[in-house]
Amino acid sequence: MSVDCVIFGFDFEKLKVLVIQDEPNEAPSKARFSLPGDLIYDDETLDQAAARVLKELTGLENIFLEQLGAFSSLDRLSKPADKEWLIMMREQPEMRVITVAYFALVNLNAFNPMVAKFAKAVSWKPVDEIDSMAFDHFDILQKAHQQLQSKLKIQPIGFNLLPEKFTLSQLHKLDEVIAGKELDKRNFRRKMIKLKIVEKLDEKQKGVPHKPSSFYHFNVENYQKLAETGFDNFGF
Amino acid sequence: MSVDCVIFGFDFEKLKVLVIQDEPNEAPSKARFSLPGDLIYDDETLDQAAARVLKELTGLENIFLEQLGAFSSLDRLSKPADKEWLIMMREQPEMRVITVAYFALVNLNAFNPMVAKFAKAVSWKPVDEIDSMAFDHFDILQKAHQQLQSKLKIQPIGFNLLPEKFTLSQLHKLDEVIAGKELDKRNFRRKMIKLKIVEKLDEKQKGVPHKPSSFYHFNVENYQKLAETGFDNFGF
DNA sequence: GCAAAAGTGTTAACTGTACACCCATGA
DNA sequence: TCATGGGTGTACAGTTAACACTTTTGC
Repeated sequence: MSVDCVIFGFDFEKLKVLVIQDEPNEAPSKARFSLPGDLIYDDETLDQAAARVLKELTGLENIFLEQLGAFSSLDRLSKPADKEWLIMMREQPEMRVITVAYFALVNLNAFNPMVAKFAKAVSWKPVDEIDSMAFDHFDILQKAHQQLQSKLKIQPIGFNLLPEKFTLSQLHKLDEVIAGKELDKRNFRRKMIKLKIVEKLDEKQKGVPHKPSSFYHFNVENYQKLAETGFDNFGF
Repeated sequence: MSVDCVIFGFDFEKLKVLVIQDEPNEAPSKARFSLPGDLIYDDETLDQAAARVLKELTGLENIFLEQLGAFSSLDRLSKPADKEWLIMMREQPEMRVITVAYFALVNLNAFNPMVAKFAKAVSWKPVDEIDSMAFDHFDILQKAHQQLQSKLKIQPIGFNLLPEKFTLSQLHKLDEVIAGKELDKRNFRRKMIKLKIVEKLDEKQKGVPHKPSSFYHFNVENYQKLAETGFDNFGF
């Protein structure tokens, strides 16, 4: 039994995910990527195990972290590279493994991933540039991506991916990237402001070669209120 | 590792769930109820294990069956009755168990539950009359109930709980029971008909002491089409 | 002054919601 | 003829969606 974490981040351009390159010395073209994860200890819950993996890797705690579901692939030995890795790393390489996947949303500007106990190269990869991963991790990533998309239609969870202060353009761009389509700028702003989940700060961008944007922050109180009633009027 | 199934049914009055009474000879007031489940075999996926439990218990296949998530309670020995049961039934009573829960929607009029290998009393109980269960099964039931409610806001999955032919009043009642609130009759009918997910049949109720209702059936084709676009205009 | 992104209003179409009465049947 | 649940239309309010120009800044 293991947990794997799909950790999403946003660099104001693309949606990214934290991946581990199993053999850091390989050429990147031949590299084999997997999701960070670990076996579950006997004395911890699944949520605790996922939070532990997240903390060991990023140093972050109290982050948006939600269970995605359990995955049971019966063909862990079907890819030669997977088989090799299992023989190297595990006492019982053929043993059946069921993994419980979590997905996390973090502000990727706030920290540098730590290699820590993983002894592997950790990096942010754009989600749309990944087309295969170790074991069933690609399936898990796709499911996590879908979940993120459909969740965003119901709840404005995007702010978990942004710094405390952000501009409406950044939020707008983020929602477009996740939704995978253009969203009308004026309608988007109107909606966020009407729902009162963002509040304007007395601070503007500096040093930008265009009209500086105001910074905003999330109003957690109003957000909670809306969360209770189910965000009936949210969605694009 | 085990799977547990929350099997919902609808008797045109209340939402019910299939439960197992662990000691059939106990007085019902002292009875201890649990969700049907089983350990997972080495050569099957989680989905297969859940489908097997459902089939063994009900004889039904190709039923709406969806994973709810993995649950890991650390305190399986905290209720005395649970402890007793584990000592009787399991070789390693103290062993950590993680369970993957599924929820299923069935037409409860279409079959009689089989006791089969469970050797326990199986029965339908109204969801709103259950306030405790064995292990963490009450938590699982509540989560399943929530999931059903929030899913119904997005997708008209209700028909899985009805016979092939049904009246719009039955569908209306079902959605009210799941949503837990009244839904305007005219608006409800309009919506279902406009979405074209139901089709009127040339058949009416007989022998009822009031104006007989037309039977309808689901149009699976239109339903699929809507499912692809995400049921943007569904919801109460 | 020019390039680049910020910021702002209006209109038309549609969707949601509230509401009350007649109809067909069995007893 | 009465009790029961089936079945229908309309009007108002709110929401969505489409669309283009002015503003502020650094260079």
